[in-house]
This record gives sequence, C-alpha cells and structure tokens, in this order.
Amino acid sequence: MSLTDTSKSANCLAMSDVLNRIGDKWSVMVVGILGQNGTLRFNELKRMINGVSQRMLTLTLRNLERDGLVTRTIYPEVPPRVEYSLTELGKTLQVPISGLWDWSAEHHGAIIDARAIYDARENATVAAEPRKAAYARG
Amino acid sequence: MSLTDTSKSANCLAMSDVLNRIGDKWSVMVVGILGQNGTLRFNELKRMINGVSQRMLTLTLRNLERDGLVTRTIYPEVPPRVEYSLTELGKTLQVPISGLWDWSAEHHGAIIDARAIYDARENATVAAEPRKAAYARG
DNA sequence: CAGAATCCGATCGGATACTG
DNA sequence: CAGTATCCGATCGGATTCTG
Repeated sequence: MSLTDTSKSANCLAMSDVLNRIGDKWSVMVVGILGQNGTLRFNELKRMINGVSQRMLTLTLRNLERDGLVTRTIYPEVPPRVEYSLTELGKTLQVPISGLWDWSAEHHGAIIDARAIYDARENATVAAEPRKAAYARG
Repeated sequence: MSLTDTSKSANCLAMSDVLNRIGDKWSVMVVGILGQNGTLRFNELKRMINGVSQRMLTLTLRNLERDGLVTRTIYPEVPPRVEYSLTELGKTLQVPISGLWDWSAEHHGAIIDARAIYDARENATVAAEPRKAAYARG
C-alpha cells in the first residue's frame, strides 16, 4: 500500500489515531533514542532526551508500552532498576522514524531560513499596513 | 548522516525544533494529503482531512507556509480562491511522511490489539489490588 | 533510582459569529 | 470561499513534594 492509494485518504481516520501517539514529540524522541541505543534505563533516557520532564517521560513510556512499542523490565533490586527497549513492533516503527530524523537533520537549516524570510516579510507588511496580527499565536 | 551517528543524540536539540512542527498531527496530514493530490483549495483540504476545524487548518497552513513547506497562492477573484501546494522542501518531507503513513496503515491493527491486552491486564491488576490509578490521564 | 501525586499556569483547540 | 476574531472549557505539561 502506498500513498498513491486513493483509499488512503478515506482511511485517514485510522491514521489519525496512530498519529496521536506517533505525532507526539516525546514519543518520536524515545523511539529514536531507543532504536539507537538498544536498552536504556529511565534516567539514561531522561538525560539523553533534551528538555523532557520526568513526568512527561513517564507518561510517554507508559503510552508506548500500552501501544506495544516498548517493553518495560523491572529488576527487583534496591535501588530499583527499570530498563526500556523497543519491541519488535517498535523496531519496525524505528525505520520511518529514522527517516524523519534524518530529514530533520538535513533540512532544519532550510526551515530556519524560511522562517526568517517569512517573519521579515510579515513585519514589513505590518509596518506598512498596521492592522491587528492575524490569528496571533494561539 | 544516519541514526547510528552518535552526534545525533547530542544534536537532538535541533531535531526537537523540527518535531514541534512535524510532530503535529494536522501538519503531517496536510503534507500527506497535498503530497498525494498536488494542489488543493482550502475547503478541499478541510473536507479531505477528517475532523480538522477551520481554525486549526488555517493555523497549520500558516505555520507550514512560514516554514517554507507549503505555498499559498491567492487568486484575486470573487468568490476568493486560494490554492495550496507543497514547495520543493515540502516535497522532500513528503517522502518520510509517506513512510510514516504506510507504517500506520500496516500496523494500526497491532497497536489496537496491544492496547486491548494492556488495558485488560491493567483492569485485572486493579481489581486484584484496588489502588489508585497511576498518573491517570493527565 | 524510578517513579507517584498534586498543584496550577499556559496552551490548545472547538464553537460561534462576523467579513471582504 | 476563505478566512478573522473572540470566548472559553479542556488538556498539556512543568515544578514540586513524597515514597518504596
């Protein structure tokens, strides 16, 4: 099944459900990082994922576990040790995620540039024609 | 540059920025749909993307335009006609998005199944050991 | 260490009404 | 048709505190 399949646009209701998880920033991060490193502990993940709070990492991992993408292994030691890794399903997801990741690395600069140009034009327009900003942030 | 590149994990700050746009459900939808259909008008997009509100579609399109991924062409007619299509940059993004899309179509069922199993186990545990739900939704 | 629980401001996003 | 503007409830998500 490819994107040219016209049934896909009708089927985008199902896609929508998947995107609610996949389309989440932290989920993509976790799958990407786990895909690279194999198995990691909670705080290892936390350190590797820039800016994630403990709360969000916990929630993200629970959701990924629930969706069958990540396994959670608890070692009954003290201090506790919990290890996370991708399931087989998660590994298949890691492929398209990796594609997205590579795209980001390659084209991030272009996006930054485009934003600068857009904003410059925007400001110029506003200066010439001082109306209220359209749908301003929010 | 591939995912095995260790500089990537350090570089995930930049990735994070891109994911703020890409990792958005509606953005992925719009790029996917425009990638399939070439050029579409506002209300055509709205009809094809299930569940999007007018407001969110407008905001999504503005952000994609700002990031240089989508072009917006206004035809000064009455009634107004505005057409959207992918830029060259947007077309390159359409490739990984398509990968994600295909993955969703293929594995959505597996995720649904995993959720059912997880929830069943969850409920059983709660029934046997009636404690407060952990981090319940939110 | 790996969370859980709670508080609470910030943002999201749908519904609605209006316009060129 | 293709938006814009505003209201406002719902959700997100960081900060903080507490625990086995």
